Amino acid sequence: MKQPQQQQQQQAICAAAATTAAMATTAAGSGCEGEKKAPAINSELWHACAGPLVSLPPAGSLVVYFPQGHSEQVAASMQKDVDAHVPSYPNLPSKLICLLHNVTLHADPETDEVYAQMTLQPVTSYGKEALQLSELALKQARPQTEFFCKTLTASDTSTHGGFSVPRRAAEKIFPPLDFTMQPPAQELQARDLHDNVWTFRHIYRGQPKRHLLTTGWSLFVSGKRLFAGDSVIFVRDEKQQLLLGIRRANRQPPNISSSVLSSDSMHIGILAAAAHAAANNSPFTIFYNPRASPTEFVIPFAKYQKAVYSNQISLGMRFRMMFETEELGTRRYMGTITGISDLDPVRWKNSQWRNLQVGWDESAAGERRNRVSIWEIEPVAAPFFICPPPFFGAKRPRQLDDESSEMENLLKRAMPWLAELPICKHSHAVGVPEIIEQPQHAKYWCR
Amino acid sequence: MKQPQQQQQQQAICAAAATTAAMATTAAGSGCEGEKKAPAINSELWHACAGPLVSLPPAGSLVVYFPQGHSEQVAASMQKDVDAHVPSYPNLPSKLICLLHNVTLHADPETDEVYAQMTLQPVTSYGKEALQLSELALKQARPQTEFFCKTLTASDTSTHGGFSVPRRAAEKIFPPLDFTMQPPAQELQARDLHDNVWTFRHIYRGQPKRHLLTTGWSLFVSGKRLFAGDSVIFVRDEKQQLLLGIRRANRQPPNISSSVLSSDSMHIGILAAAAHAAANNSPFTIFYNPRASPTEFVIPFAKYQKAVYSNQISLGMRFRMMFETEELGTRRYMGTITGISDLDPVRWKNSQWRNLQVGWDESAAGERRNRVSIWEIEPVAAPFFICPPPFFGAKRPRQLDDESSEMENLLKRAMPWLAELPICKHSHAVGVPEIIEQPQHAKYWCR
DNA sequence: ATGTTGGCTAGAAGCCGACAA
DNA sequence: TTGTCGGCTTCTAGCCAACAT
Repeated sequence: MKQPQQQQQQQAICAAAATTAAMATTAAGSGCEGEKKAPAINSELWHACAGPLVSLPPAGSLVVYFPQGHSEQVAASMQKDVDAHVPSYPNLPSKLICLLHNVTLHADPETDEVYAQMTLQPVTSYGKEALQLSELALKQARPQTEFFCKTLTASDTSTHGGFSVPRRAAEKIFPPLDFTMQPPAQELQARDLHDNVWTFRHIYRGQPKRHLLTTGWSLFVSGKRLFAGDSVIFVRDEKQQLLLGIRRANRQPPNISSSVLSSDSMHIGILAAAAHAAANNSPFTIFYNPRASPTEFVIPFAKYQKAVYSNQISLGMRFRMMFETEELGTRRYMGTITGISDLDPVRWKNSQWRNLQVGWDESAAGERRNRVSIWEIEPVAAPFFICPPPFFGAKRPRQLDDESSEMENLLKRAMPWLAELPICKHSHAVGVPEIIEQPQHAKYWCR
Repeated sequence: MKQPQQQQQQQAICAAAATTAAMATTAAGSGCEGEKKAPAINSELWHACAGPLVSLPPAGSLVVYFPQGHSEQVAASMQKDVDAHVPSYPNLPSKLICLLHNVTLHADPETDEVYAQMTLQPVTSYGKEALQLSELALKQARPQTEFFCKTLTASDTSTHGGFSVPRRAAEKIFPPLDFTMQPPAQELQARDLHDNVWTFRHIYRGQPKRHLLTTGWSLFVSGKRLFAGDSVIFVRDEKQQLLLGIRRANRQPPNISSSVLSSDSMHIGILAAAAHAAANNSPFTIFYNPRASPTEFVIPFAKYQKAVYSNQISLGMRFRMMFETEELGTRRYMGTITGISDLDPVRWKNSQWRNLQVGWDESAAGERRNRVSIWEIEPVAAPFFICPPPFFGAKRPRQLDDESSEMENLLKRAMPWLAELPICKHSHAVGVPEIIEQPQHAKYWCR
């Protein structure tokens, strides 16, 4: 009920200090230092908001950094392609092997947009631990969090009423109601990425009965400026505490223009910073914005290495690739390699960044990228037992996506040796419980 | 009444196109091109919002660009000083003589923050026209606009009521009311920087009588997210149309962090872009944000030249300098040069950027910068007739600031030869009407 | 001259089950 | 199972002059 007030006040206090500091000579922002340092963002919530495909390499591990991908993130943020004015940096290789010194999670205070800050240092040799850490990142499945995600309807966001909670979601995530009450109701408290607490009345009523969030809900909607089509994510953490995140629909251009830096300067800044770091083996800092960036551009070294040395790439080769569904699920699409060529033959010759041209089996081709990198795909020319037919999932199309990661864990517990075969780790087979009892069926799955 | 709706819809339409485009391969933002191009921002309103001290050199003119100042703008925006990681660019001089190809005015669609985009091209020789244009910029006083600026009170921004219009402001700017009505009232329409029209009920009522904006006002306050301490600016243009701008109080760090680019990369981007342009005499693009930037860093060449060649700088020298007051007025403060030294002796040796250390006569010294550049100050060792005593304005302290530019024009019409002495152009004398009839009084003004 | 407050009222916000889909 | 709607209630937004500075 009182959240916005509290936020207002904090801002006002900070403002007074900043006004004085801004007029002072060179001290840049010393006034608000205390307020500024982020309150250690909850990792589970951050990842829930970032999406199921986003995984950050652990600090201390060895990674591969692709300036091209970084540049694409800027281009996507600015809604502007790389301009001819941007010089090429011939001394900057298309990939840098780096030690990842530091990873910190962030969320934009205005929009709740999640992003990560990484400190990278180019290296020419590396310790065994760093390499092992990067392998660890591959094998170690993120401990699955209990959460639900719902895309807001017109009714959810209108001022006419509250939020209709999907039945399964309420039962899975919220504390159980006391059904002896008439009607059953309780007060829920949930923390957002900035550690603000939002309070809701959770009630089970109506005919037929349903779970609703009423009092407090509209303050959240207006406070976060949510609209129909945006999504909310409720997470229950290990301490049974509720966390609350948002994901905005892919509407408006994120930062239509920056008012600080031209997009040319941004591109140059990225390239020059990387080139300078590469030349001196000195650390540099980047931001990775998983929702703005089309593709991850800091890859665990082990993932890169295994993809490059294990995957035999050839024209016409079939592969699978993971995509995110609505409601934070994952699913795979089948595709075929139709070409191998440089994405930008002028600036980035012989780069492995998205050098595979691909076509997709399912028709809505315009929706998927027509260029990918080798570490993004899973070849289907894998051991026979792991190779289902392309439309295997048709029998139960609705549930397949949501349960895939759950099933993946199940599978791994049943067949731990699978984890040793990263090529196959993401196979469709994980959606198929029968494989565990009847692996001999596998022979029917390949053609 | 309906403004927010209309904006919502436009956003939604744009969103649908952007979603498709974003998924497409390389086309960055082709979907929204139509919507994106700004609707030619009104120059009078832009300047009113930018403040009385901001003047943009005209396109085609010769300017001096200072990378240090540009860097300071980024530092101020990011609330972060230049880091040691940022390499120095020994080949980038501390100032670049440039041709200013293009100046476009912008306003942030979210915050209405004003900024300008400039395309600069370093030159080694220049035509006479470009030089003359830069001189023109000095002499040509901006045609004074009729406006008023009011800092919002708690009552103005509360939901309890409307906006209390200062009597003089209403009489000067708004169309006259029909006082035969009981009560006198009318509907006002005003356009903001994005050409959105806001409608207000203007009524003259109460005991004692006063001007108020009622219906429509709270929509404006919430739509622009204004708080007590922020200011509104009403401008009446030549066509008697009302324009409406805002100025936020100097509270929160503007962009506390960018989520796209580290501040290091931004600094590097600026320097590398300038260095690349300087090396190739190729054009580059910068953003100038007058509210975020402590100091202008693109200076008309003529202004720079005259300051450097006319002003005899010495330790202990007395000078005046313009500052902005609240409510968009100007006033001068007296100061003394206390030192001459490089601001950053490592990165920018022998730079003229803010190489003068200064002290200020009036006590609240912390509020004013302790380093300035030579083109920002007016030496008081000027021709005698233009040198009033420091506290001359005491006789009419309240009106002095508001009317200074008006009086300046008056003065110039009376004594056009004054315009040929840019050193003295900003003298306090302009606030003194008596000079026109009785210039012989000048002898009393110097000590 | 103008900022703030109490009183009043119209209209929006918001809780409820009905009724689809 | 859950999205939207009409009905009803509550409370805030917002107009007014009184009063204070």
